[in-house]
Amino acid sequence: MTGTTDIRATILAAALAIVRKQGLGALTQPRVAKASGVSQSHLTYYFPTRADLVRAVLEAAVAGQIANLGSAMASRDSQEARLAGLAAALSNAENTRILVSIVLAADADPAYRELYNRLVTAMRQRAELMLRTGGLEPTAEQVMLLHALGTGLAVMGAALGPQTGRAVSTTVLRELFRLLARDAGQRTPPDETT
Amino acid sequence: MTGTTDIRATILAAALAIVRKQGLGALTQPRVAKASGVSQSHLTYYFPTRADLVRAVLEAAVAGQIANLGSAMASRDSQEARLAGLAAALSNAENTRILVSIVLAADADPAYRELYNRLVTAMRQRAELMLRTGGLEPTAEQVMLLHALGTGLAVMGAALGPQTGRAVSTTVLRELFRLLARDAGQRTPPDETT
DNA sequence: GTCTATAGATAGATAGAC
DNA sequence: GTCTATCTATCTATAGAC
Repeated sequence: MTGTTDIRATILAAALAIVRKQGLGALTQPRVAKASGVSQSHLTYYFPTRADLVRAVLEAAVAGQIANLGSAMASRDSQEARLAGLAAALSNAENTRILVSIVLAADADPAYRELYNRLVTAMRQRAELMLRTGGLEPTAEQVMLLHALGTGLAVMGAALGPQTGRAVSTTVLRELFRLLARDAGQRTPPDETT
Repeated sequence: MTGTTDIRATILAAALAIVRKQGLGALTQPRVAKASGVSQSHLTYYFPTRADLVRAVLEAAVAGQIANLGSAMASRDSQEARLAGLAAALSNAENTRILVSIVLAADADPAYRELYNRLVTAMRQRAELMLRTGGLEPTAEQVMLLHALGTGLAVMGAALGPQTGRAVSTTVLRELFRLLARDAGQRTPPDETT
């Protein structure tokens, strides 16, 4: 586990980059082999079948998404800044390709549902934290709502392109936060300090 | 345009069925040819390249989704019934495969964005109508919010499976409608008539 | 562990007869 | 319009040498 040059990790990184840039459909053995600098048969030495590779890549992808969630939108700043940060993160096409890849895998094979659930759980925790940082005391339903909305905005952003996607995300998220704040009985100051 | 046996339509129907059941990745010329009962080369007579076929299928798919939106959730009934109808529609994996296919196409080739936009526009009109039927006077932002949420719930449903997907959709939609009703200043009676 | 070579399957596309 | 046949490219997987 320690002495090896960790070719396995190199392969996984190359494979992950391919999925992030071109989606799950582009994940083929020849491409990954070339990108990681090993022969194709060597790749199958580490990942005997394509399914093994896909599984390992998506596992790594989920772990990566979860780990990177923290840095994406560091907590303090204004509410408006947090909202913009979230909108920007949701407009990241590469992250969305990972998300969609997992959805495709889970749709084609229910064995991947558990993996998707892992991601959902982490995302919801993140969503809850964000709402709390904004001074709210969200219910479980509201956390699920924000998470589902984020999923939709991310997918839309992939189809609309970053500019339009970001605009839609910002508008929609602002409206949700307004509704949540109003429900909580706490007026959100319209931030007219500029 | 009139005298032909409309093999073209037969081919498109078969191709659409494949996308609905197995996703865009399963849309291959041999499969479509077999399913529609024509030879593969005959298929290419109507659709010279695979790109032509994909384009035609997605165009037809969007037209179909838009046309079927009306029947999916006919307006009157209780608010709770409308909500359940929407949740059920969002949990239809086949519809979601169409949606995801268009997103994948638009992500890979911006030329498909216009097609996606057509779908979004129709869905938003439907969303607005539903909110109005529920007695609300939604703003454009609120319509966008409901649409984006529906997109996210549909995608989640594809990954989670119909049972879980439907449960999540119902819970989340109920919460959004509650927030919207509260914002509008009109209490929604909890429907305790049963 | 790492490679070359290749088998076997499937996909996209074209040629050409009818 | 419709077909058979085929070419080429690409992919998954395996065999076997080093």
